[in-house]
Amino acid sequence: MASLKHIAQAAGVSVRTVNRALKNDGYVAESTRKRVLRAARRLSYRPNLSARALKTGQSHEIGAVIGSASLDELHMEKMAAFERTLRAAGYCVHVLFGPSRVGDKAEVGDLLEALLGRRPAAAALFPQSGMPVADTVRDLQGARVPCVVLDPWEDVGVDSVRIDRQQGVYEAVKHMAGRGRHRVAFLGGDPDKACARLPGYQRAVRELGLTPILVPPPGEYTPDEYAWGRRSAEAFLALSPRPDAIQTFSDVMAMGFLAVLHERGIRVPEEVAVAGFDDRRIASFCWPPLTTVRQPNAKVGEAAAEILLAKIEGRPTPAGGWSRSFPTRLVIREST
Amino acid sequence: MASLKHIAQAAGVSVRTVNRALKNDGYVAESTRKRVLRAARRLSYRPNLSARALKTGQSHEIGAVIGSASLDELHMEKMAAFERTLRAAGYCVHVLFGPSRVGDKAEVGDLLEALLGRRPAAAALFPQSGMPVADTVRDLQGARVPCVVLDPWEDVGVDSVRIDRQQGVYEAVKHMAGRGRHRVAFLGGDPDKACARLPGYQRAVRELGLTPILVPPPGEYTPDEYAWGRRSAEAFLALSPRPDAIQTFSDVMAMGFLAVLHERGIRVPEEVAVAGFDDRRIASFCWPPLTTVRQPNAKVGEAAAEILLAKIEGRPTPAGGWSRSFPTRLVIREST
DNA sequence: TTGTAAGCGTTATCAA
DNA sequence: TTGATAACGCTTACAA
Repeated sequence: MASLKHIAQAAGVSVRTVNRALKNDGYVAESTRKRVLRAARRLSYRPNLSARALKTGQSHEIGAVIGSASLDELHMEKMAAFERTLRAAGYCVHVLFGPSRVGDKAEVGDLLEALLGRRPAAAALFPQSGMPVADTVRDLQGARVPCVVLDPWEDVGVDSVRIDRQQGVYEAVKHMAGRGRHRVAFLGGDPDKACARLPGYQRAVRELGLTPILVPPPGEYTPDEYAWGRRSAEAFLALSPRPDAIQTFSDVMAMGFLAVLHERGIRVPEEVAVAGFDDRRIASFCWPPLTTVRQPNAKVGEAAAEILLAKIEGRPTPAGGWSRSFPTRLVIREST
Repeated sequence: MASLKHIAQAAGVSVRTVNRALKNDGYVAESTRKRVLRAARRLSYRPNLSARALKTGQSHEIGAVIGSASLDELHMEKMAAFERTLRAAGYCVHVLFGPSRVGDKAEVGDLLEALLGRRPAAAALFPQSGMPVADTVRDLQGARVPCVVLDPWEDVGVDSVRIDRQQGVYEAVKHMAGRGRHRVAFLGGDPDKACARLPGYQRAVRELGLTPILVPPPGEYTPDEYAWGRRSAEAFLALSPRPDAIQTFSDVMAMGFLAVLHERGIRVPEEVAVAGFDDRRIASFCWPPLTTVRQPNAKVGEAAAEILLAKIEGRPTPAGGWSRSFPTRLVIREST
């Protein structure tokens, strides 16, 4: 492993000069610079980032904690954009997968210890249900690690990048009404996350002069979205008169809903139009291909990265804080 | 940020003694040890890993390169198991997402540079179609970075963890035959990856005394598996007599296949049984829920991590090399 | 335009 | 049982 010292010897100059030549700062004679660069290339020099981090106190490492229930394409697209943006800025992203069992306090502690032990320049949280986001954020801030949360559903009192789901639901409902549906139901899900979607439905229904039809299946909400979608379908089919369209909380829930309709021989979209939310891959692969609302994943990932870079560089906080929100996009397929 | 020096001052001992107490090596008086540990806790000491890496030459960082086309639950389950195993062993995983455009040479170069710049203790490759795995492996080995490839479909001449797909296909075909299907077809995909599945089909068909029916849709293979599944369905339906079952190359391909069957009103599994491969989430969410072959994702991730740990520690290479292969598991649902 | 040298926090050798 | 000290590779204040 070639170090500055080796290059200095090879080029017959001092370490300081090598440093200047490589960093291209200060005065270096053009001839010296050439010589140094040649030596560096010949010895295939690569700076030792541990040494640099030690000296400068900047690890150029960024921790990313991701819930184990979030190993899907939505989060990964965010993560990929996040990582690429930071890599381009000279940072490296250290990923930590959250505890396999939700709410495992000990494992969360270990994870945090592993993260903080690396003295990350910043950290990002990709939350999941049951992840103690607020606690984690507090610990990070206690260690003076700037952080950001991607798409949280509760207010965690920290900078975050959000997705405007209400608008997406609003557009989807309007779209179905525009195709002649007059009884558009809404299938809700996790009550903790309801505020992100329900108001969009309500606004659309109000503007359209329709009657709101909420489909809460009997019983408490359970986190298995597919099963919930199935149970909701039973409740939906029991309604009289039967609605002719439904906006679901998520694509997965729509899958459970669709399954029951298929089993009963109810045609989609002829008898019931179904719209999902998320635009997961299943949405294009299921039958019929699902009209749904696409999340701006890459933008969210990039924005999170940029917020962290700004905080690391100590740029002044903008008036409204760093948080941003991005719009969704309606993707029309064959289920409506 | 407390350092050894701070603790030494607080405890009234030398840096070396603090080091001994914390590492619990060599002779330290019990009373001194207690005092040091107390001081460390009080100052909330955390070792500076950059300094340690600089001194020991061991970064305890592991690079993981993942293709951008692989941002799905299959790869992420592998990645999560990989990361957890390594974290437990004191390593941290640095993830790099491959170029968004396949075959972007410049971007691959940058990526490799970013990776090698961190002097990783080892590296893992999660390949995708079009990723220059062999080249990358060569570069890594040139930099003396031990590496492993997860589930490659070509022989990359380096240690890898593989999945025994043939056995999975074999079992699925036998399962369909066991349910009274006598004309079981096989829907192939990417010819580069065919060898991992086709022989399993051929073996099952031979043992069962059935006639092999290969369904190659007309034209060259194109990487859009869903579209390929659709085109294959057209070819399948043109066969006379029509087969009563099909084993597909992948779940996604099965989705395309199913879509066409649904459009034609052909009942699954009554008229045609369909089996997939991968056990993606779509397999349980589609209609009807898909019989498929589950990959041992977590095991593959763990095994890859353990191979790297063994190589890092310089353990002697076993007789047959480090590579391992894991069996799949047939998951029976309603499509067969 | 170039060089000397201190110091980041850790590890580990050697001496006390 | 403990301590003084050098060294890892880099950055940078200061000197030449």
